Amino acid sequence: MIEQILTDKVMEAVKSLYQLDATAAQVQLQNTRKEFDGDITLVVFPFTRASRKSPETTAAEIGEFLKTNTAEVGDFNVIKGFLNLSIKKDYWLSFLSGNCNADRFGFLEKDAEQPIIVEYSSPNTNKPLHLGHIRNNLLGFSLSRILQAAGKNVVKVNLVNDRGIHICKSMLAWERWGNGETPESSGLKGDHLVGKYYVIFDKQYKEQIAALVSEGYNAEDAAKKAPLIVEAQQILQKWEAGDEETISLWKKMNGWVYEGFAVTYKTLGIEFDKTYYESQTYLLGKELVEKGVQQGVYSRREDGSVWIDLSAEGLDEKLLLRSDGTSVYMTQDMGTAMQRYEEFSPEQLIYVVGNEQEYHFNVLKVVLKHLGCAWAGSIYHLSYGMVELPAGKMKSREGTVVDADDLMQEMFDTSEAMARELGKIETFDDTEAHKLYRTIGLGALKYFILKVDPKKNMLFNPAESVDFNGNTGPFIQYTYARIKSVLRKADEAGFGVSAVDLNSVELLPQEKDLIRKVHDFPAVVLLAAEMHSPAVIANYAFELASEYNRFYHELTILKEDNMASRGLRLCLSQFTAKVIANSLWLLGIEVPERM
RNA sequence: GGCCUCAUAGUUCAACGGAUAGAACGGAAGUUUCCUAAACUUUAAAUAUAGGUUCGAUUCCUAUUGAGGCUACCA
Repeated sequence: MIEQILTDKVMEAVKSLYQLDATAAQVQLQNTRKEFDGDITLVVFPFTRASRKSPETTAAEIGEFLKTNTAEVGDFNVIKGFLNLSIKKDYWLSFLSGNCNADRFGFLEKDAEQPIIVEYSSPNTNKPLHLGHIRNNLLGFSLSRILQAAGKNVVKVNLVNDRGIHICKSMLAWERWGNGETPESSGLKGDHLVGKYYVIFDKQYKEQIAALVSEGYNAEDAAKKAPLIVEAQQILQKWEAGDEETISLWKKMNGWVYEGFAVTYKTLGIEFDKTYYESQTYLLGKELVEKGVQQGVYSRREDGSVWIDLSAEGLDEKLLLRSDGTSVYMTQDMGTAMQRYEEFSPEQLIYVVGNEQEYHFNVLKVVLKHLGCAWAGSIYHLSYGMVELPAGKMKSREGTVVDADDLMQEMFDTSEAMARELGKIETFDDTEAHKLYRTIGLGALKYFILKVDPKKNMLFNPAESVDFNGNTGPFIQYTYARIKSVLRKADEAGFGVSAVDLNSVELLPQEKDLIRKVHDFPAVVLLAAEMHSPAVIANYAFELASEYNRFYHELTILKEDNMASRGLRLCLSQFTAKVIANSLWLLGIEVPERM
């Protein structure tokens, strides 16, 4: 890539001109702004100290050096401290003809055996997935693909929270009010059925609390004393004691939930390499805590509970083991992290978890560090913000959550209505049309969520997301489909996508811009991987599609009578289509061959 | 109270410390009915406030204001 060549040359230039050993980071290259001449701009301010000359002079000297010593640099101009370099047409054209048939353009071959573990999804088994989980799942899955494309060996893991008081609540409510209802008998998806009883529990529980409060209890005591919660806790104790009946009900209901989740995951198009269950990991970590106590880095109180004082790190005191010797969330996470370290010795351990747990992960890292685990530094919490709706905030207790299955169905319906209205599906048979709705609806949903910087809270507007215009998934998919259509027509007309004849072809400024855009793709993938952000890819994909749309049309391509020029345009179209498809693949979005 | 994150056009989003802060949707004005398209062109419109750091700040630091989150022997 040209950036690498220039970086090396610039370092050579400042060495030769000013005896400065510059680092690659000091060489700041950026795309030249449209209003100036040139393709790539070097910011020369970092070198003025060594040159002891004005920015303009320094830039001119470096520019002269590059022009004489770099084959690719055709010319240069200087504006203030910015050195604008023009890259020769030949470079762009040979890049284009050399890569336009490479299917995996922009993707690096696997360069490391040491894996990166990405944990995401991690659902509770007491209720169906909702919009917040969708952001989690999309981020985790997309990030995994981006890291893969950047040459990493990625292991996608899911840690299912299948035990605890929450599932006991559903179990209790089902036993009491369920009348043996099953997914088959009710026609409900398993996870929805179990979620229904979780809601019933919550409602009844609230009523009990209210009753107790009216009898004079304060709210806190009432919440602890309500018979339902006491019973649920008894069920949890029975579960921990291995009571057969309890375990059997637990297995049955979790089984329903897994069937339901499998459907949701499949529809959403995400998958895992490995699934862990907390029922099998929740005891891990205790021996780590004991070890810490012996080493004197954690302290045991009189009541037997174990704590760590992190006030030196700006955090609080944190409980690691309860007085009755049972573990807490932190204990488990210490254990599972250690387990993964031992199993994979990963380069990085990424947790895709909402930002409300930032504190938890900060503590986790510090606690492990105190224990002497140097690898604690490889833990990365990909923290993401909440998803809000135009209607307002989602609160699971107030029933304003958006269910994942319902939302996806709504997206499919909307995309169908949209496609019908635009008359897009007249030539499609039912199966094709059905598939198209799903591709578009899902593309809209995924793109809308992934285009936003993960760390920011975001607002999800379903209607806006399926728009065929604007910064949306369907717009990009549509651009892809149109390019494919042009290529088909060209093929029918016998034009073909031939190699570009470098000597005779003229390159319009817009065409060069488009080539540059495509040329940037590999760098964009690396940046996205480094920043752990699919949003980088999403925004790039939109820019590329816009760039193509702004200038290229079927008419300009097919009605061009200059053979070389038409060949160039077809070649560039094909290349653009591939890069769009690759970008969308990184986001987990499918491309339709026609729409 | 303490800690963390965020704050950019009317709205939803961009901008490794770099040039005149980009788009999209929606406004306004105009040209069109030719491509798989109500499209195209033009236009108005924003860095919460006050300081600081430096060649240069939306970006880094400090304070203030506002929004959200965390601050459980829940997970």
